[in-house]
Amino acid sequence: MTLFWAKGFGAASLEELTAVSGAARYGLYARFGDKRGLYLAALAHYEQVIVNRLFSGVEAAGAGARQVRGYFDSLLAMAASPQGAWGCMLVNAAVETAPFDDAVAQITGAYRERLRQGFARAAGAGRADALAALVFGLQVQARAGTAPEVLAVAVAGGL
Amino acid sequence: MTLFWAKGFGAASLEELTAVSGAARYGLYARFGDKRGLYLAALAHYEQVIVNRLFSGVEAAGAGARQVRGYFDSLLAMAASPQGAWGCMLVNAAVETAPFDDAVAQITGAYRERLRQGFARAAGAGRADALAALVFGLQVQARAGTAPEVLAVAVAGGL
DNA sequence: TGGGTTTCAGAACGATCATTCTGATTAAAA
DNA sequence: TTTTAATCAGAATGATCGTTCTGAAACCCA
Repeated sequence: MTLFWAKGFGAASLEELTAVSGAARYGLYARFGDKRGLYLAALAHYEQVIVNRLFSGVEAAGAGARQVRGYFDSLLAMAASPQGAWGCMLVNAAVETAPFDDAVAQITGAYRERLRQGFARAAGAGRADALAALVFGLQVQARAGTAPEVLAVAVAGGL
Repeated sequence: MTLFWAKGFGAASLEELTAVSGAARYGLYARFGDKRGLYLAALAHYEQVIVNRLFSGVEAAGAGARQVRGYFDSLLAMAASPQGAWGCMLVNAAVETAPFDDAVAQITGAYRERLRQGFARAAGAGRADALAALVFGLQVQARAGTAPEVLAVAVAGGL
């Protein structure tokens, strides 16, 4: 998951994937079928581990503006961490692979819908789509190297 | 430019590039050096042709909320056109190539700064960064297949 | 301690990639 | 008309890609 997150689907080679995972080519193909199957599993794992950790506060019962602000703070903190230069694996997938792979497009679409519903309950239906778009825009910029302080200004102006 | 826009840098092969452009491999290498040089030229051409056409209204002297709204309307109209599924070539470059190529990172960073300055003058400094992030988020979603009507809701809630 | 299953490391394979090279063809300059 | 420079189409090259194959090693269960 980490290698696909950092380099994307196309630029992550099987040689690197085996080196990083410690598994042999044989094992990866036996378990996931092919490179695409491994990538889909990595996407699911990302949503389960990373997205759940950051976004479940917004989705909790009774969440409101305080939880939304906390989520964006977590996003900014992550952008300032070493992983910040990787952006969001699901946003990267939306750009690189979703246009050519329906399964990926469905995953990234479901992610967008998850964000929208969480924001709709915590911040109001009128702001939900705009906040989801803000999240996507922030994470593209984080991957492209925009400084976290600049992203913080965007959050302050967009919340 | 069109092929790089639609498929990205890695997935656009020299065979397709020669077929689409009508030029021979020899000619492309004589004029642009290598595939990356051709890609950088395509990025510059995109900014000069597409971005100038859509965004110069916001950058014009005396522009205000009316021009900003017109720009986002143009974005939505483009998302509904056949090219809408390609998103924005500069946003795609920010995700796919900027993390691994300093020249591309500088181009996408300059694009972000151009958006920010235009919005700062036409909509106020406090909203500029948030509007730039909104643009990025919209174009990621357009490429991933989000329906234009949904994007319109995000614009209405974010302006 | 054995027998069967799984996973290992790495070679082999065919395909595709970016890049370079090679005459043939075109077009402008003399 | 002759010469020179540029571009053509396409083959050759070396590297890398995803995928498959091959014995050897490791592990689980009886």
